[in-house]
Amino acid sequence: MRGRRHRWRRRGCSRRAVRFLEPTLLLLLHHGPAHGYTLLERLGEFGLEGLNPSVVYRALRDMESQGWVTSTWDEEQTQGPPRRVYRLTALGDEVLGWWTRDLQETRGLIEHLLGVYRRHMEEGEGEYH
Amino acid sequence: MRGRRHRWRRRGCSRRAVRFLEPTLLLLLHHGPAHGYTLLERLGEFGLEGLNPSVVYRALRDMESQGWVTSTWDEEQTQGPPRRVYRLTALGDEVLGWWTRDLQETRGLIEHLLGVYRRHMEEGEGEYH
DNA sequence: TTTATCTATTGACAAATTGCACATAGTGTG
DNA sequence: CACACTATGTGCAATTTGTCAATAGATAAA
Repeated sequence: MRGRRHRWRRRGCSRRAVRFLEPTLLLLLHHGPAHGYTLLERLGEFGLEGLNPSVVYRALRDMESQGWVTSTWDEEQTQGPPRRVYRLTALGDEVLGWWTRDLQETRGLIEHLLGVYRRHMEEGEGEYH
Repeated sequence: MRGRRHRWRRRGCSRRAVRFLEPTLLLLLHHGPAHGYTLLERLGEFGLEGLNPSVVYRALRDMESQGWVTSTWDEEQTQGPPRRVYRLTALGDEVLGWWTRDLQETRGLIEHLLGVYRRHMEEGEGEYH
């Protein structure tokens, strides 16, 4: 039992974050092509701030190896090294569709859980109220 | 890139399931004490059917080591080996409260994601529509 | 009375995921 | 040149998850 759990709130970002990383990246790219760094910054709008950059870049590379996105080196010079531009593929668009259905299901599960909890509280059921 | 992803739908239950295992178990115990095996069976009501028993028992033991639940051997004889009865502790009750707040946040994130997606579709924004 | 079957729980190990620290690299600033 | 900032990538340790098999009692079938 060497320290399982009780650390998952301290180490890095919340576990929830990583779960939503992929669909969020797909959604951002659904809006239009973007650089990895830009995506990284925009994650905050979706409650995924503070993720370690490697996690995000790795996710992008993985998504590319799945054929959900493609990347090319950006031609334009900026203040820094060359950047990759990521672009959603038709497959990636499909995957995003699948993800939205999955998220709707997940939302349903959460509703159900919260609903049961609320009912416990209202009806004074069980032992802890 | 040795097989990262593209397998997470095939291996075992969905990744989502495990994420919700802990709060669901707490919620079930919030209703009243129960045996591990019973909990295992009731998980289906929360969309967590098909989980490997070891995963569930392990979660219970972990939760016990955190002090969220306690367990005792059931005195009554049944058709089988002795069973543990799990019982929510006051701490576990608090944790459940924390979890419900976390789930509400998560629900918010999902709403936001789905909302942005819907808007993309309606406004014909971006490239894939 | 051996064998199988169902209920329950646990242990050990393999496989996958995640976090972190650091490496690389170009550009601008003092 | 030293330093800071933008950008991306690598490697490995730590953690989590999945699977398989072991144990074990009771009961039914052969």
